[in-house]
Amino acid sequence: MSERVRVRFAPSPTGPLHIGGVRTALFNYLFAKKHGGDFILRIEDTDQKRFVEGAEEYVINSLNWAGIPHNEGQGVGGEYGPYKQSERMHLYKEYADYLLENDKAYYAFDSSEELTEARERSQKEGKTFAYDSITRQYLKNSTSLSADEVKERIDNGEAYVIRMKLPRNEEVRFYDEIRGWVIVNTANMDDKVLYKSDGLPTYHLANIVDDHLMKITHVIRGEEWLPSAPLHVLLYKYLGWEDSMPKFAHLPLILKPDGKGKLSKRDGVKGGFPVFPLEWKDPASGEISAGYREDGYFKEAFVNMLAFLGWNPGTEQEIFSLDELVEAFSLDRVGKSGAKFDPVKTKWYNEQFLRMKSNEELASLLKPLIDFEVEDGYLAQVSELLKERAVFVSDMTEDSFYFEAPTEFDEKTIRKKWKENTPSIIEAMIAKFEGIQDFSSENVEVAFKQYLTDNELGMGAVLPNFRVLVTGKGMGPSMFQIAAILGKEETLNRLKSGLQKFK
RNA sequence: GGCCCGUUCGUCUAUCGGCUAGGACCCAGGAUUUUCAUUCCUGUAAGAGGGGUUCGAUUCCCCUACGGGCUACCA
Repeated sequence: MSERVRVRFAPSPTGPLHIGGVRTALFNYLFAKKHGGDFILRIEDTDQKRFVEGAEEYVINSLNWAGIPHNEGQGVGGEYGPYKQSERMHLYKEYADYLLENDKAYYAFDSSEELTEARERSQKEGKTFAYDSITRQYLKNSTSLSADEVKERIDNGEAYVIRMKLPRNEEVRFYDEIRGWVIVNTANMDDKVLYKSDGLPTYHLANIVDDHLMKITHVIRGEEWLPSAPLHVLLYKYLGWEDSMPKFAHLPLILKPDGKGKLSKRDGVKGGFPVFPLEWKDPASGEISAGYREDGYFKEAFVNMLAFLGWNPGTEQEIFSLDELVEAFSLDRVGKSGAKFDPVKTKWYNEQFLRMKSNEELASLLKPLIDFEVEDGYLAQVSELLKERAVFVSDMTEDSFYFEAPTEFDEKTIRKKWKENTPSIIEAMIAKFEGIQDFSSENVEVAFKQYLTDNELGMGAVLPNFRVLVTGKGMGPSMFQIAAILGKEETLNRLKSGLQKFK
């Protein structure tokens, strides 16, 4: 019997979650659902200096909006709580002590200033400073100091950190579900701080302890964590949890659309696209960052787009519902290389989803955006006409002629098409339309074309004028459909009053 | 600088040793349309470079180049 899949998304509340984070959450969600497992949200707030008000709520709201809610964790509870590290602080110390007792960790008394100084000194010599198996011999810690002195310093209340004690030269290897075997030698790693002098654990310790306690089976996170994965593997080993160590999968990064580097907030303002799922107002500066939701993107399009950043189904299908993504998802179809973000393709996804919506649904989305009182049925008809030419629902509000008679008329059309005999043609047209009982687009079209052939007129001479009188525009959807939607009375009224203007 | 990861059309990607290198976005052209859009068709465009291994390498190995990540008492 295989154990139940449990994955977690563990952001740190240091600001709004950006789309890279949402993608990580999405892949965790898809993986969990695919295997009938749990998707847990844990808040990693061990660094109180970087805490940002509202960030935690933002994460939860984002997941909910995207339709990928966690079924356990912060905000929803569960058996393994609490799910916020600041509320779990009492848990971590015993593991640090265990490491200390087993000679896998040690106390260090060096101040940040001393370490900074050491780094600068090394840099001048063209070397990189690392607190490791060699340098710790010369620094102030429990491996270099006598037991008495260590005890004295601690008893005196001197500030200290607890560092992990790495072996001098040992190969650490682990299998990454996406990248295969990754091998690093401890000679290239350093003695990471496990416990800070403020008495709080660092990410490294808290993360491993929590993943273990919460019975996490797969750690799916961004590639930026790959370098510290060996350290985590070692921690599992030293804590005696090797057998239940989760599997690792490091996702490729989302890169800037142009140029190089990780996608950042700046790229969004520069390229005119959101990098956050939801609009975010920075509590300190008051600065507002655009969000996909507020910019009019459908969550389905947003999720579909994110899924295809670094993953693909191996088929030619590109449009997926969330359920289909769950069904199709697998870690071995996740790519290894970073993906440049493409805001143009994101719009394309939105366009696709907009077209799949029913006229009724579009009507209900359109309703709050317009200033006119109209019936839902009427809006649905308008939606039918506009959905093929819109990317966002808001694009459908641009033409107001569906709701009120035009007050301005396209000059170019008037100039080029309005001829001496036009008024008489339109008048005859009106008369022809008066006779239509059922003012359907088909009937209007038949009547219109009938009139043209009877009078040996071409479409191009009459239709643009028909259009401009009724809509004010020089181009747009089928005039027969527009006329049918507006109805006989409104169409004729517009024709008549338009005629007065240009007679 | 050191360590790690990566490298197929401009972009996202398919290919798990047999390729005339496929799809999508974008762009261009054509057809349809009163017009715009849609739709349909067509086109442009790729395996970083060099060595191996092999009957055969985009696919496997090595080197170089390039890109990225990490290098905090941040996550």
